[in-house]
Amino acid sequence: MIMEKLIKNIASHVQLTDKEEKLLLSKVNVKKIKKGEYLLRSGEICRYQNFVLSGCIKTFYLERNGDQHVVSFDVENYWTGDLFSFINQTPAHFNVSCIEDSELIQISHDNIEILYKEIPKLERLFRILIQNAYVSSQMRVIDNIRLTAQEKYLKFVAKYPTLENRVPQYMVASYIGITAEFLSKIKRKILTNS
Amino acid sequence: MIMEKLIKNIASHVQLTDKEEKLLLSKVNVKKIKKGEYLLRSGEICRYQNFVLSGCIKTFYLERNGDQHVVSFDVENYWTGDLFSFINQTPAHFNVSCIEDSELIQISHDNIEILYKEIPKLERLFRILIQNAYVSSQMRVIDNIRLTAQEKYLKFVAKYPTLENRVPQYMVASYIGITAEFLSKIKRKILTNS
DNA sequence: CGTCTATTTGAATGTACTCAAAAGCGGTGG
DNA sequence: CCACCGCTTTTGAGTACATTCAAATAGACG
Repeated sequence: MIMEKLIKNIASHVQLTDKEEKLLLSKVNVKKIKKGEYLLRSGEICRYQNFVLSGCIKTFYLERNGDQHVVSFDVENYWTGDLFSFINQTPAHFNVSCIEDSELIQISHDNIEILYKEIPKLERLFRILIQNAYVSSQMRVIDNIRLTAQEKYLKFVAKYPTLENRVPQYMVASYIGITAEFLSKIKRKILTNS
Repeated sequence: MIMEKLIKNIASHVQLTDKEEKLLLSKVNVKKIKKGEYLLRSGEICRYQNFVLSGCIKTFYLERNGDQHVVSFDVENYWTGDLFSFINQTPAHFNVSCIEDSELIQISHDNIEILYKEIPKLERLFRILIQNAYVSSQMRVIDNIRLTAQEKYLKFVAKYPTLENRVPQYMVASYIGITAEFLSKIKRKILTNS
């Protein structure tokens, strides 16, 4: 059944009773979204937290001049959305758009508050999820500072081996914080030197 | 009383009953630490989560060649420690040391698990704290990519106006990810051009 | 097949780094 | 109170890594 992945993902962090599981499932809904469509634009309020069943979602910061900086790529089994906007129901800083046809499970802000009350364990679940995200983000800060562009690229490929072939290169470049042209040169250099 | 700051900090996020407050206070202890001393070295397991009452603590990543990359400066009212190591009781990636004589409130890993059980609201508290930390970390990733060194410096000063005069410049440089020499040049440029 | 977008390439440029040396600054002891 | 020591900050010259811009090439999709 379609909720299987969500249940399994949750079960790896906290144990829910059957009753709790049912309650949870009664408070979520499935959404399909096509490549190119937006889940959220900066300035809007993020109404849903999304669990990715399939496809790929990118979260990015948009500069006034149109430049994009990719914050994250979220694929199967990842959560996505502008967390700060979602929690505080304030205007989002980030944009969230769909780079492959995708299928999501959504939890609305209202429902998540209800769920937190009814199932305190979910508070723990989200603490753990955010904790993990926080720790990688901290590491990303440090890596951005200490690694060269080539090292960042190699680390990206090592960490997300499948993404490399799913995501256009200029987006990968944006994620690691270099220009698309320079990434192209890096790849050539890696190929010729090895 | 010495715990006042902690209680106040917590109260701004969740409401504790008197009984819960007492329980919490019975599970923490105060620690004084002198400038230059370490709270944690990478490879060790982080036993405590620390709330800073006074002083200043830095968390940093140490390279094999001895280079340091400052992850955070934590002053009064901040929490500090290697979160991932603390949560999972695994070897730490970061070092935590004291850059001013400081006073901390510590919660041990064992005690925090007890506290989570007894006072589920604390789960919420830490979720919120980590959430906030995560959101700033995400923004820091983006800012590191999109801003020039000078912009990063100005943003640092705007965000932490008091730190500028408490922390040696080479550590500020490390935090924003540039060399101490270059930060010196930036400051001169700012002074002469304005 | 043609159009639109993504990638590659090269030349010129710029931002930030490295290295080495000098200057500044705070503390300590004679 | 001065002199010296260690550490931090400043300065400059040379260099390197990555960007910008423009043009050519390759790929994807209707």
